[in-house]
Amino acid sequence: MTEQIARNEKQLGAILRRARRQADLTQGALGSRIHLRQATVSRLEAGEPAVQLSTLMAALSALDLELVVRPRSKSSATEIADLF
Amino acid sequence: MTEQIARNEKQLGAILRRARRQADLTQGALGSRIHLRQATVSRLEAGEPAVQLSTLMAALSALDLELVVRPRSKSSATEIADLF
DNA sequence: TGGCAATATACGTGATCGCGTATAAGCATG
DNA sequence: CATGCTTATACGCGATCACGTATATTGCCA
Repeated sequence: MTEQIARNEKQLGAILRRARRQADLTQGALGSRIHLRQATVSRLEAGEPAVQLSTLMAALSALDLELVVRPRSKSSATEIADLF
Repeated sequence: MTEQIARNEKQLGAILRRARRQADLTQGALGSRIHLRQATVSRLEAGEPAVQLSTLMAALSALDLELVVRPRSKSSATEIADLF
């Protein structure tokens, strides 16, 4: 299961939340590792669209995760449309 | 080669630029698909850390790409350190 | 059920977003 | 070269970031 797909911010947030819990960290603990407030981690995990890229990358880094970009696999409905 | 790893904003930007060119799109063309200005696409591809997550996801979507989050493979040097 | 840790949300602040618009700098191809 | 297309950068603007700090809400387990 160690490979999770994210096509929007919410999915990404959910993945991060799972990973953080698996690492047995609180939002505060993760935040202090990467110099971000607990509140900011909360927003990231909530999937708010306007969080900054640096916030995401820092969290990934602290959780020892990496990002892979690849062509969409099966294209399961809801394309660009559901972004608006 | 259809699977590229990004551990920071710059790598991510570079991947997006390659993908866009491969799709034979200009920044302006991509931007208009996702309702973002050419200048914003430029910042994204430049790897500026403060662009928003929504900008990234929209671009991925328009390029028919998806994001995969997974444990870091080989851990090739430069960890959290190079974020600061 | 009570109490504590964890998470979500709030306020004011300075910085920076993406916007529209515009232009400068880079590049190719003729 | 020169011309046109592409990309980078600039201005002012309203919105929203992450910040520090603080509190409300939630969840869990004794």
